[in-house]
Amino acid sequence: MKLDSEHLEILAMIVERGGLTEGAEALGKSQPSVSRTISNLEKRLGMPLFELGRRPLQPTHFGRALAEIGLRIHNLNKEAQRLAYHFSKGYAGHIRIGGTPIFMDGVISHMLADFQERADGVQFDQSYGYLDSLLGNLRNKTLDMAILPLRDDQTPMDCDFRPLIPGRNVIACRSGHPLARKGPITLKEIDAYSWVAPPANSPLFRDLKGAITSIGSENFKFTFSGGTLASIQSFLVRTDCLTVLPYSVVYLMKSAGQIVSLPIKVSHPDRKLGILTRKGEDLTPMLKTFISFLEEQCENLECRMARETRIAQGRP
Amino acid sequence: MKLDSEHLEILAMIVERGGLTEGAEALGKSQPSVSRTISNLEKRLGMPLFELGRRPLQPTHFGRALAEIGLRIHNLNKEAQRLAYHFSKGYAGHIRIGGTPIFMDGVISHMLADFQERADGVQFDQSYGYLDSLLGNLRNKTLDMAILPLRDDQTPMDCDFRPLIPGRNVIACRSGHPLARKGPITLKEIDAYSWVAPPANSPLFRDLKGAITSIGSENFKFTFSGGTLASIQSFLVRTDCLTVLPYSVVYLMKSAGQIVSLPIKVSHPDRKLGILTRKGEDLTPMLKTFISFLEEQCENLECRMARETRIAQGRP
DNA sequence: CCAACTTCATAACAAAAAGCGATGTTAGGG
DNA sequence: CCCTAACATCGCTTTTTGTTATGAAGTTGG
Repeated sequence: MKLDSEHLEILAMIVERGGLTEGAEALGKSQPSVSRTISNLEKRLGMPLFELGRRPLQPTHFGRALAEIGLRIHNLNKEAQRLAYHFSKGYAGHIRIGGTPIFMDGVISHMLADFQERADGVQFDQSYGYLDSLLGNLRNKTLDMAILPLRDDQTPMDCDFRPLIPGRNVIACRSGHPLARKGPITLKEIDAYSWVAPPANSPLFRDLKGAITSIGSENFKFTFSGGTLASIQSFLVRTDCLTVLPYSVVYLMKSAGQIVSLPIKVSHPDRKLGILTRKGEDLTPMLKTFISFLEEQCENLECRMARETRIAQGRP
Repeated sequence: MKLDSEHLEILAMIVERGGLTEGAEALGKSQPSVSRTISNLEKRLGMPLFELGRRPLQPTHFGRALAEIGLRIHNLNKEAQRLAYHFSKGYAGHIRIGGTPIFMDGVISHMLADFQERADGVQFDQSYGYLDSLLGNLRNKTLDMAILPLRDDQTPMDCDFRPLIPGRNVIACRSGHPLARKGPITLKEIDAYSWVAPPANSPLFRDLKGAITSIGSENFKFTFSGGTLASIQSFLVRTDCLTVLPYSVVYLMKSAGQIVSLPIKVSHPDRKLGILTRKGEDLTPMLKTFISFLEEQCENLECRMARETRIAQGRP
């Protein structure tokens, strides 16, 4: 015999409040309404839920036992309400985010951590990939958003692109590196060192090649390639190798004091790091708040980087 | 915004069964019914619960999260159904039982333990008392049943009395007692020992006096009185005192091998041990099954006692 | 790529449930 | 004994739920 969960909740409220009238009040219903509900429930169960002939309605043992279950149901219902509220306000939700490895590891992961503190109901599914795979996953809806470098004219028709940070690259090395303490650096000095490269199919790898040629060097000795940011960093601090990384990544790594950027101008790719989402689909509230959080954080980061640059160039 | 718990249950079933149609089937409802329910729920929440444009209806993360809560509600609802079923069938319930101490300790407590195995959802509140207090507690509904010795004509108007066992008393002593190994016992021999008595306000105490005078003795030396069955028993096994106890109590104590009854006829009170309940009130199913269990057990006990008596008298 | 099939959404209507105010009934308290 | 608070009942309206019939959209297998 199926019981209506709502009836059990009503029973629970009556028992908890110690009376039918108070219970009805707490439920926002009229007294006759809950009276009949209880009456019907008793009829259906074939057993009294309340002692009859007692004015401050007193539950039977059976009624009390059912009311306990009803209370638990009521609490779960309230939990569901909270959940719905959090989801609707963007305090909770699920985000499947994919992006290019270096930038995800070097910049976005920090922001994920910060965002977690603000919206503790969020759950991230992170994955890595380059344009093609990210776009594919966006389209087949296994990804909610992608973070990658993109030229404005590269934006696919069915997607929206929100730029976060310009794609400015720098040459990076360990902080004790012989080149790090010098002022101007000559091409010949740089040619003396070999390079650490990201995976060969990454855009950053093409950037690396462009950057090296842009400063006139043609030395392409790769001592190490194919690693993630963590292994690149570990390798750099233990050798005198150089590498090319987004300035934002190096900037955030600087605080650890192991990696620095060299004061050499290199060619910048005409791409911007940004967020790619499916077009014409209303984002979940969670996704909206997260995206605006990222935009805010990146703007802040860019501001700090600009100040740092001015200082380095002697222009306070 | 209040959610309907039943809607959450429906959502849970759809997610669990992997489709709206199967979910509707499992719920015993038509497919359009649950379809509209979900549709309304989504409208109310302002967020989709299922990915649109997917034929085997696939829940969103939000839908899945709500469904989990719905499933827990559904399980609680089923638990409530089980509870109601158990109560209605007498497999579960609460029994407030009061009775005269010696009989409760010596006979009923054994049966409570046995009953517990048969109906594991039962919960006993046991208390002690004599006629007046038991009757009072029955009337003000702090007691569901009382167990006590009563004359048929003593039954109060507003109560029902169900006899369980005739009130037959015997003289009891420790098994190694000098009188225990003899055949016929003379009055003079009995007079040599002093007595252990139950509380002075108990009916058993009056029985004791009656029994002693019935065998002609006028020796009323009370070495010990006022204790419960446990202390009477402890006292008896360590002394040569005698006492008067209901035969049923002694019979059940015999199996431990420390207490025996003496083969002397004593006067029997014209009362029967039985169950007193409020009249004109339909007993809970639990109480009904328990009472019939007690009746069955006592009949069985009486039968065993009768056989024992025949054997003791040499009539197999 | 096109049937054929499944699966879900919608419409229209009937039935049940839940809501309410007015009012009757009863237990508890001076 | 009467009064009051608490609950039950009645009559009515509104809302919800359920059903069948039917249409639309996604899936599948060739």
